[in-house]
Amino acid sequence: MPSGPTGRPATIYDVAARAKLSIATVSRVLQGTGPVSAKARARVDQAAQELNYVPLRAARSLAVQRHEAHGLVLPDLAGPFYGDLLMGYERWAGEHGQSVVITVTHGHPDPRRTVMDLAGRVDGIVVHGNALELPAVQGLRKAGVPVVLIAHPPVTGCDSVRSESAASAEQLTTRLLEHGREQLQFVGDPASSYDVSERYAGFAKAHQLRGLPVPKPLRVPLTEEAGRTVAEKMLQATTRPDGLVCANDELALAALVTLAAHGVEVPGDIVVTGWDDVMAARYVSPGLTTVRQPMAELGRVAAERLHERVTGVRTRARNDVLATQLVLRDSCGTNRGMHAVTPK
Amino acid sequence: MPSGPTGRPATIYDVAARAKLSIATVSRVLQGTGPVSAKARARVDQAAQELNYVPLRAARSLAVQRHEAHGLVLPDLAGPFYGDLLMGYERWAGEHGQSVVITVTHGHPDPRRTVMDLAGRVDGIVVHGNALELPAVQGLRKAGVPVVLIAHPPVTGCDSVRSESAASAEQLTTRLLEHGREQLQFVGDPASSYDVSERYAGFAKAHQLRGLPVPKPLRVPLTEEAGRTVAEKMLQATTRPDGLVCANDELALAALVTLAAHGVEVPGDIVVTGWDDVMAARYVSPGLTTVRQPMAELGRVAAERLHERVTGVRTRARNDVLATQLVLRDSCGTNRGMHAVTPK
DNA sequence: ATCGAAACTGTAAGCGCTTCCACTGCCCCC
DNA sequence: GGGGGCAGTGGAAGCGCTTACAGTTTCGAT
Repeated sequence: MPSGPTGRPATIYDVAARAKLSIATVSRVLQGTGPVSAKARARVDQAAQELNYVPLRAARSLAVQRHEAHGLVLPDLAGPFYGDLLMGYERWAGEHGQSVVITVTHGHPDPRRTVMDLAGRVDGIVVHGNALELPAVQGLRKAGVPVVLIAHPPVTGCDSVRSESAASAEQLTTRLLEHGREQLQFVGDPASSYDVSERYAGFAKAHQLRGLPVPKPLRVPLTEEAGRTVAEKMLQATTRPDGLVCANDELALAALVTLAAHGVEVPGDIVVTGWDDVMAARYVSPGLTTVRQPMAELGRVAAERLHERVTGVRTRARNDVLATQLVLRDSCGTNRGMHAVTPK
Repeated sequence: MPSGPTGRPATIYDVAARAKLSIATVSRVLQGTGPVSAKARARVDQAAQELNYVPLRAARSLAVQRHEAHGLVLPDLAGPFYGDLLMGYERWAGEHGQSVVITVTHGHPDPRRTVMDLAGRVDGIVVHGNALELPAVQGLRKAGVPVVLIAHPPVTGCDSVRSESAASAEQLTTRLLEHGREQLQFVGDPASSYDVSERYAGFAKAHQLRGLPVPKPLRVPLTEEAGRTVAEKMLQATTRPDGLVCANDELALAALVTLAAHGVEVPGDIVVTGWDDVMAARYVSPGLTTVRQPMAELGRVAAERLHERVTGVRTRARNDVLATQLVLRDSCGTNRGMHAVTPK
């Protein structure tokens, strides 16, 4: 079944022999390079077809000194975002003839071994900020690997792509304050990622600009469980904030339903906002006000930047910041009439 | 920055020269094969370190005649779904030293070019049933590529891994019928995928076993939009089913909220069930009864099967079927006490 | 001392592909 | 009718790594 005269997969030599041509000509036909007669082309195509010939990419990579592949290092794949990111990435890469090799760090932020192995089989690497420690990234740079960072503050020698966070967070916070909220609580640990720190920064700035004291963040992980716990603690406390600005939707959703289940009115007694616009945000009631990031676009741009680096069409570092979109729903209590954005 | 005396990345020759040893010894140190003196090991490690040496995988692949990489072909990456699958896959693969190269077909089910290119850079390929047409799969087999199918009926020469569907669907349907529903409607096109056809088969069987006529399926795509449309049509119809067995959660959620928004009681007037247990299923009210598939496990098993094939430790085809889990919530109206139940 | 085995190291032959260079005809133009 | 150009083709040299195989040391045992 494997084909090839010897039982092993057919090589370019087998094709050449069968077509009664040299391997040089076979290569030219298959790659569409150089001048080849129609006759030769036909013979090669047929021979390749008959032998089920599949060129060995490793051999080509070795010869052309390029892998035509991108590496992508992600922290995780849970939730819809990374899927969307990956999708945007893969689409662009595929359209430009680049394979994508993916590695997930699963909370192990310095998998030297794995990442170096990756580096050996791709032309460049895109790293999500939450996936790798800085030293690991610098290690890649030192090895001469082009690197693009996603959701990470700029690093010299690397490109970066992220979505705008601080301004959106500020805008959202300001809106809540202007609608009479006076005791907002930021939920989520700013130290857990660059994105979250930016969101908190925007939250803080909104307070500062209005001369208000900046509330300390509630440093919890960005999980549903934490959201539930936070809400339960609040239910028992004597004093309670009148608004929760959560670092992501998981946190917000869990807090929202936990509060509601115990008779707290949302948005009446307390408003809740999230970040990411996951599907559940529009199915919960009240609908969750949140901020949507262009994940697929983030992936697409990252792929493009890396390719520019790999091909050398650009050498100056570039830092892209993509716009986010505030999605107003009922949980923030400021959504009178028209939604600023089409939900879904 | 690239390292290497020439400015290009360092090769094994550079390391050997620097360590004053032969490339053979360097290779042995780096791969941990063969006997090497402690002195040599130290010299090599240091030289490699100083040169930021990263072995070129293509050269190794060529020499060892193996890529140590798996290909994964998915139809899409939207939703939480494929992300979990990919995560389970990548985790197993990573732990076993295999890289994962991913390709998404985006509704183009016979991307010969792309898939053959993939075949040239991996040791075997896992294909999700919705991603590729049968001929494309057979093409891979003819080229001698080990293939594992996910969510696809068995094909000779390929292994397959899927989750159980028919029995769960039958169980779910039976439950609804036993609780007095008499006019169930299956929503979703059984022709759209093997999984869905199985779900409909279970739905049908439940009716047959009770001597009831089998309702025809409502052949719509598995999207939120379709769910909304279906619900809107029902609102206008003079006669209406008293239960919707939807092929996935998107469909079910959209239908559920659309009906509810127009005053139809769920589960009072009509019950609704989905499939997949997406996050929104537990945030919508009433909670959506659905069936959970072990996506990560599906990925893990697929990776393992492929590896067995690649390494040749198993040659007989194997077809795995993984258990699903019925998740009862309020939308089906039969939920006394909210328990998750494991079918058979 | 001597020998043999064991431990270590080096030489060189590939792995399958691309591509530079040289070569052969052939057509066209002066 | 002879030269210049060019389309088409083949020969052969790598690309960077692994791995027989052969060679060199180093020992411990005789």
